[in-house]
Amino acid sequence: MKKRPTITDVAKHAGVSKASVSYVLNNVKKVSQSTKERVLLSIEELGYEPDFTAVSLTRQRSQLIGIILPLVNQSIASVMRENTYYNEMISAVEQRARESGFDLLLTGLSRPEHYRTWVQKRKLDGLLFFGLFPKEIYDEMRSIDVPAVLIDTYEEHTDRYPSVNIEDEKGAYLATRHLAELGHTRILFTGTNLKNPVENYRFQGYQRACRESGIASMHPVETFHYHGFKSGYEAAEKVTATDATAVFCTSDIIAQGLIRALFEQGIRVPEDLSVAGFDDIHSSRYSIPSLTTIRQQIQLKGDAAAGKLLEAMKGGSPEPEVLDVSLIVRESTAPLSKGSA
Amino acid sequence: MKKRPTITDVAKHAGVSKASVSYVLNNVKKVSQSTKERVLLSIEELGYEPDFTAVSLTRQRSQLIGIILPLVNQSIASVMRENTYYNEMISAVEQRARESGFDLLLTGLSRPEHYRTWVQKRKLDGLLFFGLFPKEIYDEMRSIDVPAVLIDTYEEHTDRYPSVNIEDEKGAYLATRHLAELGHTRILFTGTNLKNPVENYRFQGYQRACRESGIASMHPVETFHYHGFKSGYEAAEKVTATDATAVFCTSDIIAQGLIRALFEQGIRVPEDLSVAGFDDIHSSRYSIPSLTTIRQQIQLKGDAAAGKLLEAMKGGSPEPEVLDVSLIVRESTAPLSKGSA
DNA sequence: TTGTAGGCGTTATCAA
DNA sequence: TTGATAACGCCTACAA
Repeated sequence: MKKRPTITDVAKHAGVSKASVSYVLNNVKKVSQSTKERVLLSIEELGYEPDFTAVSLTRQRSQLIGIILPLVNQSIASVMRENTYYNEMISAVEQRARESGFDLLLTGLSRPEHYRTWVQKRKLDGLLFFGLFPKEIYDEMRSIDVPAVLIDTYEEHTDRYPSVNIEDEKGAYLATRHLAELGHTRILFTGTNLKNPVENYRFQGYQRACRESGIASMHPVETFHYHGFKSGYEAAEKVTATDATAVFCTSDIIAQGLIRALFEQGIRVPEDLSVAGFDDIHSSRYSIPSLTTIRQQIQLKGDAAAGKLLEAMKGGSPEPEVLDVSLIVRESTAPLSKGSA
Repeated sequence: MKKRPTITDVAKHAGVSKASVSYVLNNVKKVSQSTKERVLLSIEELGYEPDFTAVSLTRQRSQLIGIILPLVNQSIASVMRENTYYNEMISAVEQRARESGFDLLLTGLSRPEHYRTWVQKRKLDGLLFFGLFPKEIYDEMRSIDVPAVLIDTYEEHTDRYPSVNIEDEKGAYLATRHLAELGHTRILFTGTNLKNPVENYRFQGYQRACRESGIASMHPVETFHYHGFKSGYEAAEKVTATDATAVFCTSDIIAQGLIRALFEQGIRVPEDLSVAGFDDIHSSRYSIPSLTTIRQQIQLKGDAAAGKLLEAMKGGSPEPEVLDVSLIVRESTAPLSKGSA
């Protein structure tokens, strides 16, 4: 394998100095038209491409964007292997990043105190946080002031870092109201953990809808697992122990797991129990029954996050963004029927 | 933000030369116990961590592993957002890589001719190919001899690069035989494209099972799409146009899409039509009906691929590996009944 | 065993 | 407008 040409080769070939080549490369400074042409020609002829590792060293930046995913059991597996929510977002980010000349570094770091050095060692240009992390991590990041964008994160971090969120409260409100309008008066809220602000807002939306509909909120079911099938599957027990005729789940994947468990118990959805989800991940249109859910435009969200990060990396101060959501009615919800549980 | 310490700082702090620090860092050469201790102490005190970009430049390698995903419509989205097959594997790879001090670079490159420079610019240490790519890409990679491991790839590339595959032929055979044993005599094969060796082997397995069962193979249905719900959903038309009473699909995601389409047409699975899939992705245990399928241990596959790559990067020559598969019988297949289509 | 110095490929400073 | 040349942070002969 012949070595690839360096800037020195180009300089020689064009009969100019390395500096000049660098100038035209980064079109900085004025370069005479003639040398510029000569340099460009040499670059073309030699098939030269700048070496990122060298550029990284001098520029102190890497053209790399780090994606921070939640770790469950020392692995991002739980988060990637069932719920395509993250994957849909990552793919959107990847495309946007690639178009702008950035590559994506994927990781779930194990220990918070490692983040900082990781970012520094790699000289990451920007970070995308998918979800909420321990507070100390944000502090670490701030101390090395690396641009970052937070997705699905509320709290005080947001006013320091740009964020992309959705109308969580509204989404849950819409779903719950939909169920109420179908005649349900015993509507259950099922989530993973109300300590998470995202879910908490959704719970508030649920409560508001109940209030406005003149029905009583029920004690929420929390699974204390991540958003996966199993979480919903195992929640079934708690769900069936109530007299609810309708359930709002804070994610589609939980809803799907729940529906599966109900199916095994002979409880029909929606005939016996209506179930609504949240996210509108891809599979929800294809599941049986297809899922009534709150659509958040996941790809748009990823794209927006990537866009804001690119802007922040250029020195801008992008505004936080809150994307709208909408109710998608499919097969998993139905009017309250006489025979309901 | 205070600058992070460099090797020079450590050297000063310890009262030795940069070289000595480097020596203990890479424990190369003999270093006296005393200086070694002093250096380690300084490293500890200063919280020093080597800068990867600098190391990359001198060592000519990056501690980075590139993941090459198929691009559909200029995006890896299609491949990541529905079928968790890839995601399950990526997460396994990520964990293994992280444990060994490597980070993952995620990408779907648009143009084959870009791969080479991409790998070189980033000084990637190794590549993981998920699926089959245009031949020219392998040639490019060979020309810069970067270690790589191919997943789900047959053909002559395999004898140059280590590969991880599964018993594709056997898997399809098992599934088809299962359907035949249930009494089905009109069994349909549905895949995306028989030109892909993986699918072709599966077709051969299908044919063998038919032969051994004394039933006629049917003309295969090809969707000519990637493995997604839509692919299966749209295949329904072709499927129902036949007199098949059972269908073997080359992926779970296709099977799920197909089942959904059948559901909409009032065709019950498995009562009216048995459907078997391939992969055993996570959702297949939770779908309704749950899917009879061929299990490939996806995480194991990813882990094996990562392991081989790590070995190859150390200069080893890992053997190709073919993982076993097994039949998982669930709800989507049933004995042929009188009333079947 | 330890230190000096050159090099990795670019960018950036400063003269010329 | 251009060209030396010194960083950037680390590794590694080669010397000492």
